[in-house]
Amino acid sequence: MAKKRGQKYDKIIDAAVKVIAENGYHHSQVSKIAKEAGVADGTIYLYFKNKEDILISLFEEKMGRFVEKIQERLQEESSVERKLYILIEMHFMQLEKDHELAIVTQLELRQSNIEIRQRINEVLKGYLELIDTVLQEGVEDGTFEKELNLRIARQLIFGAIDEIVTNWVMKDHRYKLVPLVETIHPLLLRGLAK
Amino acid sequence: MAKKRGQKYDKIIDAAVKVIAENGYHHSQVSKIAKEAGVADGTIYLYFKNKEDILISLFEEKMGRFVEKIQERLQEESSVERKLYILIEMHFMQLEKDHELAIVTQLELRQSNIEIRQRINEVLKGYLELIDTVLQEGVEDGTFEKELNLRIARQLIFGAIDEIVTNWVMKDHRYKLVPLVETIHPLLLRGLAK
Amino acid sequence: MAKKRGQKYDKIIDAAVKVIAENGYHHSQVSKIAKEAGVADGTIYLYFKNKEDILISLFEEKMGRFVEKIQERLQEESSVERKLYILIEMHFMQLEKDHELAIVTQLELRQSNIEIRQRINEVLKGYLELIDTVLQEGVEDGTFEKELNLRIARQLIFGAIDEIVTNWVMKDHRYKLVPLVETIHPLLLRGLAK
Amino acid sequence: MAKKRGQKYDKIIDAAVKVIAENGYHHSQVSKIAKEAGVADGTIYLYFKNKEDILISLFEEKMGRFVEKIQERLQEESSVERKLYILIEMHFMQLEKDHELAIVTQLELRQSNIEIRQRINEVLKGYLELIDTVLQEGVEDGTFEKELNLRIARQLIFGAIDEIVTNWVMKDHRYKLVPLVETIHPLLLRGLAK
DNA sequence: GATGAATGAGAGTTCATTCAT
DNA sequence: AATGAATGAACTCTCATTCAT
Repeated sequence: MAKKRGQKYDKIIDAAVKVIAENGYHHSQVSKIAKEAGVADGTIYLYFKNKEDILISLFEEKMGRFVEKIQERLQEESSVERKLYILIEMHFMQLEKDHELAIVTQLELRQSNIEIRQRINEVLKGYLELIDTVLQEGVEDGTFEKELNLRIARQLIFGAIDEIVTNWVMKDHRYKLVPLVETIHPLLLRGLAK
Repeated sequence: MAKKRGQKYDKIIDAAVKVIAENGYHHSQVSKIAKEAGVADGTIYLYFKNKEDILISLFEEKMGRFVEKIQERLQEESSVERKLYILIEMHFMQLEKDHELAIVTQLELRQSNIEIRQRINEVLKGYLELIDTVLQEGVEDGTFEKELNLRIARQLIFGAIDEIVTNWVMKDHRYKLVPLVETIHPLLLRGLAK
Repeated sequence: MAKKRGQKYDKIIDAAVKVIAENGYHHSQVSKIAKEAGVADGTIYLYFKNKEDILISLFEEKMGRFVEKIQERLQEESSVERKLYILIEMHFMQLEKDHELAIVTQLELRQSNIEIRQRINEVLKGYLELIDTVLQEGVEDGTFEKELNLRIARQLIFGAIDEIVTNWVMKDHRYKLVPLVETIHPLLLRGLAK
Repeated sequence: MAKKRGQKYDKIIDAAVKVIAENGYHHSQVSKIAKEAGVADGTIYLYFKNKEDILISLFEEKMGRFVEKIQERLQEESSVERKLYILIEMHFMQLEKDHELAIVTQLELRQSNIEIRQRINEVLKGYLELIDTVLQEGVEDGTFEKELNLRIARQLIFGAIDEIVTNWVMKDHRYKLVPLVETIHPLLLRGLAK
């Protein structure tokens, strides 16, 4: 049971994203996901322990790669200002290129119960640590204040980015997300004041 | 039916906050709320159209007053910098003085389905407009950039504050929230960069 | 929940006996029992904790009265030999007058899982103690051997009576059960040997 | 298909006994039996028509030999009294030397549905006929009453022995079973009365 | 107004059996 | 002969809402 990876494993994950994006979290029955994946209901349980496990795996798979990619890309940059820029840009890019995934992560998965959300937070930790690394580097090289409160700054950045993406999703992706990096990056960097 | 106000109306709202804070959104059945409020299950439906209506009304009642209070207080201040400070401080204060309400608004109510959350967003609009007013004033008096993107700036501020509160709730209110205004306010105002 | 007694409580118990007797233990869904009782599926759960609870309550109700009745009747007799006769006769009578109940207790309920059967054994203890009382009395007044092994004698009597009833049920009640008391009573009393 | 005998055939039967004894009837899935037998799930169906067939075959194999052995042994005895003694003693011995089999035949297999139990009864007929033979012989040689009701006497004997074994199994084989023959044999022979 | 007993739709999961390899 | 991945039917229980009293 639960052989992670495999053709069907991926099929089921992708079906789950599609079904949840289209029907909403609470109307996404296992049988609907199975049908979309082109497998029998029971087959789901050869690859996942239960329904929760699908959702958590979905997040781990998709967001795990998400964090990895950003991390790799950040290493190519040297200045902290650019790193922050790239971090935001890639965050926006990844979600803009997969509207269904954006709906699932920004809206639907947040309706799940607390256990699932705690597991999701575990995955997010990797992302938050990425932010921390950038901040720390900025403090060390003098780009940021020596007394910068890392935890609060991290929450500020994540909260702002996340809110912007959520608004974009709730407005049905009616505008381009990536260009907003030009607006939010200087705001985070220099603040609101002139 | 649904006569807003009345002794029982308030009792039910308060019972809902308590029950949801203690049991979590998904374990807060109507019957549990009725029991906590000291009324019969059926009585709930004399004051609320359905369960959704309780949650939305709860948010409207509690956050409506929340916004009003901030608004009143803001008028006493003249500088835009101070207004932003007060806005954050009062936001933190209101939630810190009612832990149960904080749990409900930051964690539990977000598990509700999209329809409810859209209604909740309606209520939040009042708050967001408050932010907008401050921002606009800042642009006009030259405190903020002339080209400041209002919408993005508003999302930045709200996202940051909200994320900080949510983290505080998820850490079981183990530290003081209000003092964080001293950290977040300058960050929002001046940005991360030196 | 689980208010023992009440018009519907009895209706559901009786419906369960009928449905199980007619369809067999494994084809007696809660919905079938509810339909037979003329109530909604959910109503079952106002009176019983779960399906198991129906079966256990069924046994307790029916067999509880069964034991009580025999006990009362035994007090009217003075000789131990008569008491044994009456015990068997009433056992046979009670089951012969309710064929459906006989099917349920002799065949269907024995297919239930071990937890239920252990609860059933608890109820049976009352009956076995009744046998013990008669045996003890017989030992004391000299009707039975002074060295009579009570436990084994009790198992002998119960096993024999139970097997005879089960055979009668499996033969579709095609013959009269009560008259068999004339055959089994002397066998138990005097043994097989001349 | 279903070629009775063969190395794997026996392996599967033995695995079934072990798995059922350890996990209980309702937790003994075909896949568990296959695993214990060291074969693939599908292989089971090369030797048995379906799951029912395993259980019935199990009973036939084990109890078939059981009856044969008793029959052979009985021919060595001449007196009817001794034959009855040997019958009970061997019944107890066979089950006492294989605790797992005893659990399966006395407790677990009785949870199967009526069709299986009727097939089991078919197998038991051979045993009951053995009892009948002894009884008949006893009637003919004057050891037992001329008017002895064979059917009832047979049920009495079988019911008593079976109940004693079942009690022994349910008490986790905490006492010796075979010595009880000394107690039950005279009771059956001479009855309870002095 | 207030009650609370009754309703009934809805979904996750197991497992005996099959069949392509 | 042997495998084991895949199948899909089947059922208990919860809980928002109603309505007779």
